[in-house]
Amino acid sequence: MQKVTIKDVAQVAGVSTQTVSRVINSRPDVSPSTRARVQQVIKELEYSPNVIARSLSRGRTNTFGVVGYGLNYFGPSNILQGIEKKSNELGFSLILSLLKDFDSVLIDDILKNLLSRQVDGIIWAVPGNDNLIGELSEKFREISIPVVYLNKIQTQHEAVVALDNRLGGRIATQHLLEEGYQCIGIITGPTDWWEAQERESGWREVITEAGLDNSNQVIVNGDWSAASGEAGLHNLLAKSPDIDAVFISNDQMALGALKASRHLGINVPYELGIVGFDDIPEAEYFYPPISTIRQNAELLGAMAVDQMSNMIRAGEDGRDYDADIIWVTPKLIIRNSSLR
Amino acid sequence: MQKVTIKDVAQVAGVSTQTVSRVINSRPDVSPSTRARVQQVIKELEYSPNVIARSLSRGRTNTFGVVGYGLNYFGPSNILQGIEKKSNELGFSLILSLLKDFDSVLIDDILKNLLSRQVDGIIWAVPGNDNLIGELSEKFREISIPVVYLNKIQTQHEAVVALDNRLGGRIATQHLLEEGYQCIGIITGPTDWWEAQERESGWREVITEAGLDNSNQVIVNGDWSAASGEAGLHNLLAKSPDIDAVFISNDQMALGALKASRHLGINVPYELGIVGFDDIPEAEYFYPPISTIRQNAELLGAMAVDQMSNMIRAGEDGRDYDADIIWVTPKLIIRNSSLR
DNA sequence: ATTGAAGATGTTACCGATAACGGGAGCGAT
DNA sequence: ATCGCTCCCGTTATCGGTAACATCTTCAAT
Repeated sequence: MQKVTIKDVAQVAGVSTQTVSRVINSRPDVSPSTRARVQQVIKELEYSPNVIARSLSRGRTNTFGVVGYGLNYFGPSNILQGIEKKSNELGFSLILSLLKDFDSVLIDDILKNLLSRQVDGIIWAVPGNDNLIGELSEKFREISIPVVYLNKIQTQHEAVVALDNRLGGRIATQHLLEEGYQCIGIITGPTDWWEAQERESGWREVITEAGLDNSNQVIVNGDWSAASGEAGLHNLLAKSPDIDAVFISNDQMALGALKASRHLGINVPYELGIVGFDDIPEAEYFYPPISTIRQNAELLGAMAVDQMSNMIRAGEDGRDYDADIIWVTPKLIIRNSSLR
Repeated sequence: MQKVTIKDVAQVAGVSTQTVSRVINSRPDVSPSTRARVQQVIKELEYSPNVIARSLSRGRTNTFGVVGYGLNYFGPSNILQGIEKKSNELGFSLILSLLKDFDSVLIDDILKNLLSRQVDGIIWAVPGNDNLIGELSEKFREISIPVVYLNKIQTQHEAVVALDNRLGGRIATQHLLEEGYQCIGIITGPTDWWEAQERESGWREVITEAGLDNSNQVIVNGDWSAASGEAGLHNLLAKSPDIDAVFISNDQMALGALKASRHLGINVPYELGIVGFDDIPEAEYFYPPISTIRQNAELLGAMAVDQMSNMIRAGEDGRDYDADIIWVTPKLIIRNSSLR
């Protein structure tokens, strides 16, 4: 246990606890000599304030609750890293909870726990999912602390930080078009994921603008896994043999599709152009290296924390903060899989 | 803020706060009728205890501090998932801190923060690194709460949960031997990483037992990255052209090596056998799919929590817990890259 | 000399819970 | 009837800080 308390310091320094408290919090109204003496004692006793006690009396914990999902994926784990780094810089600690599925009972438990731990704000770093979206806003309605969401559709006037997935889908598809591919299909993510929907929308917009086929004939749904990408490409080509390019909603599925194309004896990029999404570190080493849409996941996390911090400050000052959605722009990375 | 406190409940129910406290903590000495009434009020007011206040008075926070590193890698992020899941089951929350490098000042800050937040224990989920190992035990010596380490060499009598990396290296190499490869090199991880050292030791043991060449001629050091694996294989073959198999210390580097072998026109597995380490989800989809050593990272995390929980319980009962190292066994996954 | 403001410090109450202790009611045993 | 035990519940102190207010100097301004 942590033995030395503010009382010990006060006693040794011959002052009141309040004065010690003032020194700790570097408030102005302490004489230089007293301050120095107290600081000396603090150092000698190796005193460090009990944050729990401070939280109780201040009514602020300097803690964010972070709810995450799918840390084994590249995006989410990097977002978390971004969140942690920025929070740390701003002096906040993180209480981490992970969702294993989209079970609503569990979510209630998590939120209740975070609230009873008096976190100053909640960062909802769970990918947008249709099964969640409805009840989510309901659950959060009564929560009186700031909440920032990551990569979620903005239904109310919430604070959201999101990658512009639609734009990502657009530039991926645009690129394939510019490279001269004529019939561009898509392997999507799970249809109930917002990110998958948006990426598909981007693709659809460009395809439609170009007057190409955007029917279900050229669309296949995956589940983010490489296996589904492999199966997906087989299905896609079975449905539409004249497809000469695919926009694939993430790099893992693209990897699966590469395997399928090898199996089918289809040359990438000459017979089939491929663009993935995420730019996982391995993407550069696939065979062939794949073009993809890079998302700066760390930045996403950092911006979420920034926004949270603004909301908290606003709340303290009694101002109100007009939360809104902030878009992060993805970037096209061109490698061999789309260059013929 | 959370408005309703134990006092509100007490007042509405017409009892003392102590009685409410008894109900909350389901202690026996409350009459059934009173208990029911209090519970009713709790439900009506949607009361939920302030965990911060409880922590202060109980002297226990039901919180673990977790120090992690490299979440963008497969192993660490899965370990964290295992830790979170198990902790959650046991009713503990997690305060997460991430190391960005092995800077010792930062580590001090992190530990100080965790301690001042009165965590009940610290899980050190940072890969073992020679630069750390010395001062680490020094830093932790004075810490009076339980600490469990993951994947670290056991220098004192600490509680450690570790993958048997040496065994992993052994079975990988053994497998290559059994497949008839004659000259087996290695691409190691960074030499100051414990895991890299252990994997190399396993390889060395088997190679030596078989009477094969274990000199520096067949050893190249990588840094875990695919790029270093690619460069590594080039170097290795330049040094020892007659190498016909490589044990590569992780799958990313193996991926890089696959690229190099394609570049050199070397057929894997016929001319060159490859076994990686980790079994990242993509490994199955590499070209060719690689044999690798699977580590159950989630289990590692869960076992760390288990051990932590045991230590805490022991501490409460005044017993002392003889901490020791617990080994988790890796498993060989055979795919095409090592089958000729 | 008086007033007032600023500076430096201490006192008291309180944050929301729990531990420790106290005490009344009910009841069987002596 | 008294003792002693169990059951049930309340009172008080405390956890380690901080906010709010009070007090006492000191010193410049009137």
